[in-house]
Order: sequence, then C-alpha cells, then structure tokens
Amino acid sequence: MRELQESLKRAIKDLFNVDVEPELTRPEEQFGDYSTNVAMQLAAQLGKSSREIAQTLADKVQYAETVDKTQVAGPGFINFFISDKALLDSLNTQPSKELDGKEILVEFGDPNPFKEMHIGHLYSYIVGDAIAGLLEASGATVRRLSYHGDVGLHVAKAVFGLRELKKPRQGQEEDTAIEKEGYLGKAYAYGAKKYEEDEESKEEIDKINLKIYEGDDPQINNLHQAGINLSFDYFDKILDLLSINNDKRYLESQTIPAGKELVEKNLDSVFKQSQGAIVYEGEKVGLHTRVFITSKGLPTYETKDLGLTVLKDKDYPQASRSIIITANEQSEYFKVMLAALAEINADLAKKTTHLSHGFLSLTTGKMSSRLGDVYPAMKLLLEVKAAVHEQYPDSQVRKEVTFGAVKYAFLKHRLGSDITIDIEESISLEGNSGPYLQYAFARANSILQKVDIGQQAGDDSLTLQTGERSLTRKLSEYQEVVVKATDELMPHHIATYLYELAQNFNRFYESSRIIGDEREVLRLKLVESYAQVLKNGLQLLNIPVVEKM
RNA sequence: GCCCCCGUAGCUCAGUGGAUUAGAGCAUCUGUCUUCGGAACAGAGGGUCGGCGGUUCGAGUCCGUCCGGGGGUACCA
Repeated sequence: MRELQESLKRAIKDLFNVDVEPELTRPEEQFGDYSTNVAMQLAAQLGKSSREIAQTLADKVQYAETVDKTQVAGPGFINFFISDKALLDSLNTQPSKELDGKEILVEFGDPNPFKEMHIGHLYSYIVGDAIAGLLEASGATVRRLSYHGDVGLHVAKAVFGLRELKKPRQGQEEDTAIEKEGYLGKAYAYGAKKYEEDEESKEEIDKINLKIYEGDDPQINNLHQAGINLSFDYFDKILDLLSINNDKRYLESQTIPAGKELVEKNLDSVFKQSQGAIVYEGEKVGLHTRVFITSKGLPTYETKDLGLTVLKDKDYPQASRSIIITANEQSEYFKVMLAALAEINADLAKKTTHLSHGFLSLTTGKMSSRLGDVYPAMKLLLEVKAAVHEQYPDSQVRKEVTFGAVKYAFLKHRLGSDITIDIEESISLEGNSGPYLQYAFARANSILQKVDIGQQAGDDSLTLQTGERSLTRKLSEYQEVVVKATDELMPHHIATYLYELAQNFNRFYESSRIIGDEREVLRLKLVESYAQVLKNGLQLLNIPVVEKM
C-alpha cells in the first residue's frame, strides 16, 4: 500500500508538477482493492476534467509491479486491482510499532470505594483496558491507572456505619469479597439512614467527614483505611475476573496538597477570588466559570484533579501522553480543568486527553443512578454467567464465553454516545457477538489441529478463487484497521473488523473444502493466517480466546 | 436562557465527504441439513438516514435553522 501511494505521488508530480499526498481507501470489493479520489481533488486546481486526469494517472501507475490493473470509474475514481501474489505477500508484513519506546498513561474505571461498582464502571474498565491494549499493540508501554474518591459525605456515612456496626474481624479468610462488600453496603445504608433521621448522628457524621479530611484521628483513620481495603479487595476480584490489570490507584485525598498548592501559587493570575471562593473564569476561553476552592476553603474536584495531573507527572515523568476516560457527563468539566491547566503548565495540558463514553443502560431492568438505584457490575456478570451455564451446561469454557460476551457487547459500540445493552442478546451467542468470534476461532483452530502444516511449498502461480481472494483481501486490512483504531482511540473499529472477518471466513469455509482438496496447501495457509489475525485482534481487546468450545 | 453531545430498518448498532440498489445483528418468513465443529451458511420482506434550507462535481457525513432526547451550566463528583 505504501508503495502504491508513493508511485501515485511520483506520477502526479511527474505529470502535473503538483505535490499531494494521495489518499487511498478501501472501496467495495467489486471496485478493486484500493481506490483514490485524487483526480477529483486535482480537477479544479488543474482546470481539467477529473476523468481525464484519472485516466492519465491510471495509465501511468498501471505498470507498478503489484498492480494487476487499474480502472477509472464514476466521476473520476481510480481503482487499483492488486495482484494475487502481492495480496498474499502483504499478509506477512509485520505490524508497525509506531509508538515504540513511548510511555502512555491511561486512567479509567474509577469506581468509588465505599460504594457499589456499577455497570457504568464496568463499561469504563472494559473500554479503557481495550484502549490501553491498542496502544500496547503499537509498541507503547502503558500504565493502567485509576482514581478513587475516598473523601466526602458518602464516605463519612459509611465510616460512621462501620464504627456503629461491628468492625470487620481480622482473619476471616472464608469471607468472600462479595460478602465483604455487602457488609460495607450495610454500613453505608446504616449511616445514610441515621444521617437523615437522627440529628445527633448527623452531627457526628459531619464531624467524621471533617476528621477524614484532616486525617488526625487514629480510630477514624483505621476505619477509613479498613473500608478502602474492603472496597479494593472487591474491585480486585472483579478486575481479576475480567483479566484487567491496574498498575496504580490514586486516592482523592492524596491529590489535595498538590492541587491546593497549584491553585494558590496561581491565584490572581490564573484563578480569581469571587464571592469568597476561588474560581477559574472559563468564559475567557468560551467555557464557563468553575469553583476550585470553596468559600469554606475546601478544594473541589477541580483542584484535586489538577493535583492528580501533578502526581501522575511526578510518578511518570517520561510519559508522553496521558489519557483519561470518564463518562461524558464530565466532558464540559474536563474542558475547564484542562484550560486552567494549560495556563499553568501548557506542556502537561497538551499531553493530556480526555475521552468520554456514554451512559450504559440495559433493555431489561433499570438503572438510574439519580435515584441511587444502580445496577451493580457483579450482578450483571453473575446474570450473564448464569445464562451461559444454562445454555451450555457441558461446555468447558463457560467462563471465557461469559466474559467474551460481556466485553464484546460493550466494545462493539463506538465510544461516545449512550448505549443500550440487551443481556439476552449478548448471551444469545449468535450473530454479532463475542461468542460468535470465539467460535469462529475455535472452528479454524480445529482444522489446523487436524493437519500437520509443514513446509509444503505453495504454488505461486495459483490464481485465487473468489472466496479465497475475498478472505485474503479482508485479512490484508488488519494492520490498517489497527492503526485507525489506535489513532482515533476507538476500539470498536477492531470489533467491527473482526466480525466482518469472521463472517467472511465462515462464508469461505461453507463453500470451500480445505483438507483433502487439491488447493489444500494454499487454503491451509489462509486458515492459519485467519486464525492468527483473529487471535491477535481478540487479544488486543482482551477478549478471551479459546482453542475449543 | 446559554454551552456540549446525540437523532440511520420494529429493536440494538456500523457507516462521519465519494460510487446505478445506505450496511450488519436481533426479531419475522423461506431455504441449506449423510457437515474439515450447524454456536454456521444462503435468501426475502422492512429505511422520506428527525424536518426544512444551503455549500459541493458529489451530503447519512459539512454549514444554518427548527423539532425531539441526553448532559453541563460556581462552591457535588
């Protein structure tokens, strides 16, 4: 593809004395393997008809080695038909590691301790991990980070509850993380109830809130830490099920000193006093004003997040990029925070990218976080698990199918807008689903297991038949798709591609005998190549791959 | 009120300037059914791409406007 692009570029220079980067796209199969619209772009500039330009160019490039034929179509497209040999050769090219040597921070998940992890966090974790995987596939060293709110009224309520109810006993090894979390939930519910109903308790909780802030009461500190530990044990359990790594956790309370210092240092330059509070006037850059330090002198989330960027920078000074993934309700907020940061430390702000995902809802059941009525992450996982077990009681790989189904159901959607998941559909295990892809791999793998792929030389002069060529063509797109998904930080491109690839293979498989056929050598190579690409793609999304189902 | 995002088939979504017929999956209907794994494949029906106007050789895609939905909008995160 690079060669084609280069020879096209040279031809344009030679013929018309114009410097352009011709864009090559993948047209529909009937129109060839690559296509360019460069003639239409040049038409106005050169004062010639686009078809005429296209024809001149097509004639010139026709003699490039890898091109079988060219064709001018429609208003002036040039279509390139690549030779079978060149197409097959392109399957062996190594992926380009364009991020080799770079260190990139990716923050995602961010569930709050003392609260239930809900499906929104699950979505964030899965999407963030896939983005991290994309960057790793391009050679980057990725640090998976998360940030957790360990201060605030909700925490004080839970700590109060922990104190009033019985403390969790040490050494209860048989407790599962789920039960511990249930305990924490009870403590929170107890504290929240008391806060509403009992004036004395309310005062006490407010006091605890302040103590957590100041961190100078040993008993409160212990309870606070115990609660955090319980939560993180539970989060770890879920992450472990999902095979998601978490390199480092930051706590909101840790970010306060750095954040406050930054705001105070830049008071009167970046930040302004207003009505007793310290604010950043976002209007000057087309945004809105936000409070960084309240009139009571307490730092808001804005200040803490500012502090977090400082902490990350200190921990990972070599990082060339920092990506933060949250729900999109925080989009506007992040713009303001980053605008303020840009005035303080332009380099740091420039490195930081905020990405957001939409709300996740389920067609069955309701999830309204406004009412505090959240759908727990674990509940969803257990439901999918139960359904898989029911449908495939004898399967040896139910766990892989469960997590493959959940992850793929989330990842196939474009990042950004709200999505609705139908649990029934994602576990129905057919159609555009994770298990379909897992099955598609297992099937190919099964064929490969049956034969010994030796060093049999293929017949180079063989012309590819329709199904073979279609599959080969699709396989050759893989690297481009990875680059696109990485550039855009959009893992769904991989999901969409893998599904189309699997469909393409299944079509080929249905109509083409592989083992025992006179074209066995060639076809086995295609199957092998297909299995490899599918496996790479699934692994990149961190979707489990199984040899047998 | 102002700012941001979204509106594509009954449902869930791809497609974000290019190709006479806008693509998938689910659901509905019909085939393949002595199979290298049928968790599959082939086919049918189903769309004024929210409305209107504009830019362009070309608009689901860009611009304007209206309608509808979601989010944000100073001391929550």
